Amino acid sequence: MAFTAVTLRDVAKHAGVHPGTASRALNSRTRALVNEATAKKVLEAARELGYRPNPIARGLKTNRSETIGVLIPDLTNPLFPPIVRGIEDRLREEGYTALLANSDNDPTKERLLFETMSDRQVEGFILATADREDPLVEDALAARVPIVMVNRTIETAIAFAVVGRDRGGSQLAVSHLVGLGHTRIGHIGGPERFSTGKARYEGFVAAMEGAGLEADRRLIGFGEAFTEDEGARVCRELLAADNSMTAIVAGNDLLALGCYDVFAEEGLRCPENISVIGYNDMPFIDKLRPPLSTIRIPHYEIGWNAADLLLLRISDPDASPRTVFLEPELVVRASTGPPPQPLSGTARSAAAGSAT
Amino acid sequence: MAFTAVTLRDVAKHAGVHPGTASRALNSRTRALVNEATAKKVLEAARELGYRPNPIARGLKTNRSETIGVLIPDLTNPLFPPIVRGIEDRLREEGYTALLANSDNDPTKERLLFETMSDRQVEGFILATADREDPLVEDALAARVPIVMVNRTIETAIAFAVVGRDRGGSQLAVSHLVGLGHTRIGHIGGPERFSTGKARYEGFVAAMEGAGLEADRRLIGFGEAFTEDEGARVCRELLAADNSMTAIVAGNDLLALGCYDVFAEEGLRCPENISVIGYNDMPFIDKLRPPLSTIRIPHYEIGWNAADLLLLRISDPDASPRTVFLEPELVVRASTGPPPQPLSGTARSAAAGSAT
DNA sequence: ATTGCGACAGCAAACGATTGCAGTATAGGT
DNA sequence: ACCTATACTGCAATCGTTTGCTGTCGCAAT
Repeated sequence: MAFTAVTLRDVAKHAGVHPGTASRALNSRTRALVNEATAKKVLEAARELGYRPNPIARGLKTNRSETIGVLIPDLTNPLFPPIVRGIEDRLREEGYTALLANSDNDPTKERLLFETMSDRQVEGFILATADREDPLVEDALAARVPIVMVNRTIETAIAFAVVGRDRGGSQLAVSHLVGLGHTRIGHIGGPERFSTGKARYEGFVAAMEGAGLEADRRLIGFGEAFTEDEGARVCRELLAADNSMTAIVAGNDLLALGCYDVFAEEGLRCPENISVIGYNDMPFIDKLRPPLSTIRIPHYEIGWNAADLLLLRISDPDASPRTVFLEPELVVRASTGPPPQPLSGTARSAAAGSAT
Repeated sequence: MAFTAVTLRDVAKHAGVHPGTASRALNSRTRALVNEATAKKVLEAARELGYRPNPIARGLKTNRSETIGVLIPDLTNPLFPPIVRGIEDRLREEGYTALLANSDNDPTKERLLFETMSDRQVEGFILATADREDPLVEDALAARVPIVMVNRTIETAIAFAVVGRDRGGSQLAVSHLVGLGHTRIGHIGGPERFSTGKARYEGFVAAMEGAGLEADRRLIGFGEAFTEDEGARVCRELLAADNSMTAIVAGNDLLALGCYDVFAEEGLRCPENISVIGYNDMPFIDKLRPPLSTIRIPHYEIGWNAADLLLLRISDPDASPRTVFLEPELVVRASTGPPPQPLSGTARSAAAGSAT
């Protein structure tokens, strides 16, 4: 196992040429500058000695590191692994590797990580951490550091980003519910400071209006985070505010999961008494009781495309910023069904009655 | 935002000293070599200019990169994110960062990644990819490259590793089932080429014998991978081989999930007709239908300790290899219950009968 | 025969730090 | 007053590559 200790000098010596020449021969971009025969000789020597260039040394001279920084809120959130996987796969195709770190949505930590990575000469960043207004992103943009955002994006500037078409996704969810016969539909939105939270909310409102339905403010709430707990909290509020609601579109799957908990508390059966649809289609969400209807986002592709875009941006500093939208897809499972018939006493009203 | 371009020379000049002196002043290990007053001056200058050392340049000279390589089979497997998180958290405490890559359990790819990372001067590796006999690990050991294994370990050498106490975990599972009254207990093991697969299997056999029960070979099968599909396949085999089985201990949660699918096919109710217990307690497994009983491994801690150990190994090349075992914990949920009463016709035998 | 040019290849200076060695100045001992 | 030990600090090499510049050689054109 060649844990390389063979340097460029070694192969140069072995090939009987100057290290500079060897360098040029080895680098495809400069190979033309050296005689074909000598180039062959060098390549041969390199192969023979098992030469592998030292990227650190190269980086020192060239300011390139062939690594890029990936900042995500929390790897432990099932949303991110596929994205990271996509990033990594695309990156490796070009010989790049990823430096990964978790920010826990803490701006201070985020900035620190960003700087640490900058120090390490990463050539660019993929950020899954952007707020709609995000000073870090703006600073990076101003400094012309290559970045592309994934999943979320900013609104205060135009930049590279790869995101799902969130408004469209909400519309999918609403149409599905409307098609089932629901009219009193609530929304549990994610934090409005994230583009995902806001866009899905806006999509919800637009779709409701498009369907000639009222987007009742009392039936709309926002979680302070994309968590199960927040989903439960808001769900309770919505239920308390108006008992005519028969369906909920949640800003993401975790929020929807919180609804499940509340339904259980309240003795509500899903989907018989109330429907809920999530967003993301995270792994294993199909195994739940009941399997969650949701909007699928192509996470792996998001990651892959983000890396692709970043690579482009790195090789062409003048590439014009673009945000690519990936299409969401409706996944119907068992958490959504027709609304309860109001005529006969439903379990819902029975449950409400028994609570009185 | 200081995207550092200020070098050691700059701060030296600003402080009116030689770069060498500045270097010594800045480095806590060598600070004693320089006059306290000048040191202060240098520190001051550095702070003022916002100096941040260039780790690449440093690394070139010192052969240290403050980064370590993390090789996992597939980040998308929910087992790994918490481990990686633990690794990263511990690493960052010491200013290290992690280079992450997925091997997909492909030895060729694994080796390639290993070499790429070596080239990048990583100071050590954390491997979640070890087979019980693993040439890559052996080579690395022979070359005295610092490595520590997580989750799985090798058997052909003694090395640093952090794993769950797998045999003990299986015993927990078996005791639980025996306590419930089961006697005909089957086992769906993971691949025997992984230490986890083997140890859990051995723990199963030992526990059965310890309980005075027969570990019937017909009730034992092995998946070729830790996947739901393999779980289903083996589950079908076991069911076909002997219809007296009332409980299954699965080598991991995914394998157990496969059982769920087969139960559904066969019209078996869990836990009324048959119990199953998983291993790992992966995220969201508690949301399943029914919530899966399982053995919890402290994944985050495994990662954290692995990083800790690696850091130790790096700072002290003569540290003696050790494998630290973390204790598993029984998590009882709803997939395990008492065995069906053989007296009255159970759904199980009814189902079997109707199939005849 | 001289000049000019093209094609290589070598030289050496970077890149930004670290570090062994040597030099200088001060203090302290006799 | 001289010598030596001590305490710094500066010098310069070095880590492994890359790359602008210079030099050499052969060949063709005049």
